[in-house]
Amino acid sequence: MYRYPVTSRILLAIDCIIFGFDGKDIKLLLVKRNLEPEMGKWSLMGGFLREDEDLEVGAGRIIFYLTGLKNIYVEQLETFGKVNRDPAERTVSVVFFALIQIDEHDSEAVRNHNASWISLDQRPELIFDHNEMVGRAIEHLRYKAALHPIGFELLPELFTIPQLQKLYEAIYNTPLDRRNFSRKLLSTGLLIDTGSKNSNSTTKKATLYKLDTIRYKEKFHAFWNFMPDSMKPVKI
Amino acid sequence: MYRYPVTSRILLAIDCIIFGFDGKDIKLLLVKRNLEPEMGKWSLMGGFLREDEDLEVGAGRIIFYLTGLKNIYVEQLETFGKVNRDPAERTVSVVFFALIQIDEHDSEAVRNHNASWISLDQRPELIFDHNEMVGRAIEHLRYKAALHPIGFELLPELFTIPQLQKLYEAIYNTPLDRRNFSRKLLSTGLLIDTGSKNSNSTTKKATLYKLDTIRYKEKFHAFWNFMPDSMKPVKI
DNA sequence: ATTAACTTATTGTTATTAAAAAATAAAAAA
DNA sequence: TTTTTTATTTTTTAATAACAATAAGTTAAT
Repeated sequence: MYRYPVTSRILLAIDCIIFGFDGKDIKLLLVKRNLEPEMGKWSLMGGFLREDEDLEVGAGRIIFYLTGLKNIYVEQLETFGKVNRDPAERTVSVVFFALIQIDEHDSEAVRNHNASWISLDQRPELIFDHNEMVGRAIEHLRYKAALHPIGFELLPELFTIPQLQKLYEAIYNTPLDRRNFSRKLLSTGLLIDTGSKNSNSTTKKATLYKLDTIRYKEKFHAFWNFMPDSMKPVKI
Repeated sequence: MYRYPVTSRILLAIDCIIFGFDGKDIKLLLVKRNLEPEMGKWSLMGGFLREDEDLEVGAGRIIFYLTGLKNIYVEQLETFGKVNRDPAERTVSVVFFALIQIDEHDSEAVRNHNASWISLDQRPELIFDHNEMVGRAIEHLRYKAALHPIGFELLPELFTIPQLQKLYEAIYNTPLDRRNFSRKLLSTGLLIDTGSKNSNSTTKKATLYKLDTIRYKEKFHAFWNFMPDSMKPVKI
């Protein structure tokens, strides 16, 4: 077998940005790093790519290891490769972006890894270039959520329209008109009324909906234009 | 200095997808590969990341080497890392996406590298997963051009509105209404009328415009909604 | 038991913006 | 003068955003 006559082979890391939503705030799953350098400091969950695994498989492995979850929404975000981004040695990191339903993850696994859900606006300083990675991920979340019905990935299987509205208000950090919001949402045909109502409420109980998964798959890649133009993020 | 106790360090490649526009078709700059394996077959222009260079610097080096151009529009597209994507050895490739003004590149450098401009619909089979990379790049070009005023990067400094329309028609492979097109375009305030006219024309000469680079930079990251919804790409 | 406070839900109205397409005219060359 | 391309204005239609109005479900306070 031919092998390239190049001397420099590089360490390849995978870092995962895991977003969740607790009904009020967008949260980030962060860990206290358990290896040198920078041991004990906050960082994204990461690991090294194994010789026998594809990139997405590596990302899935890391996310499963931390949350106990499989088959969640994951996409590749960007690869970070500045020469000195890792002081230990040259490491190029492929960053993945995941959305999970915060109530469904395995909280024991999370605790075992010294991980915590932290609100976006309260996130601590992270190691290396992880702050920059998170910044890009927030931009990407806003960008994508304006065009594709990505928000459902962050909600439980049964959800109400006011819940979904609060999620979008958290993503864009801005209030939305509830009347236009629900009209626009219902007109997509993506929601199925389950008949039941949200029980834990001290006022009128909201209708619980679930996703029409077939139409969701059909419509996902179509441009959606869900957010009004004025709400669209200014930076990508 | 600490070094990670991980055994597998991996060869990191950079591949560049270079788009151009000849006034009629979107073209791709492809090379005949001059190293094993797959020597003599068509491929994207690529190379290996050097130990002392950032990813974007590596991409810039490769593009300059091939075209003689600097300071062109480049962005990172995606990283491809399937275990067996390169039969010689495990290689992860960071793919970059570049737009150049086809008439400004150094054609001698291009010829020296056995490179050719090839229309999208006439492109040959490429090595490895380069076909998949090009597919993603075309999707990305459509996606991005619908939202950001990216098209100018493919045109010469002075251009006419009909030229720009032909470019968008080539990107989306669909006819556009010239009346709505020019109205929408002029309303962006991105164009400066240079007063002069396109000389090489056998009918009415079109007005030559140039970019208002200050406004271009301001507006670039804003959502643009340039293409009508019906024209927007169906896949990302 | 009634009311107040709050939330959910739906409908309708108005103003604005965008898309589709008709109409017109001017420039240039054959 | 015919043909082709460029350029602009206008009309019609449709979609979207902003916001008014109304009603109904639920709990807690009176």
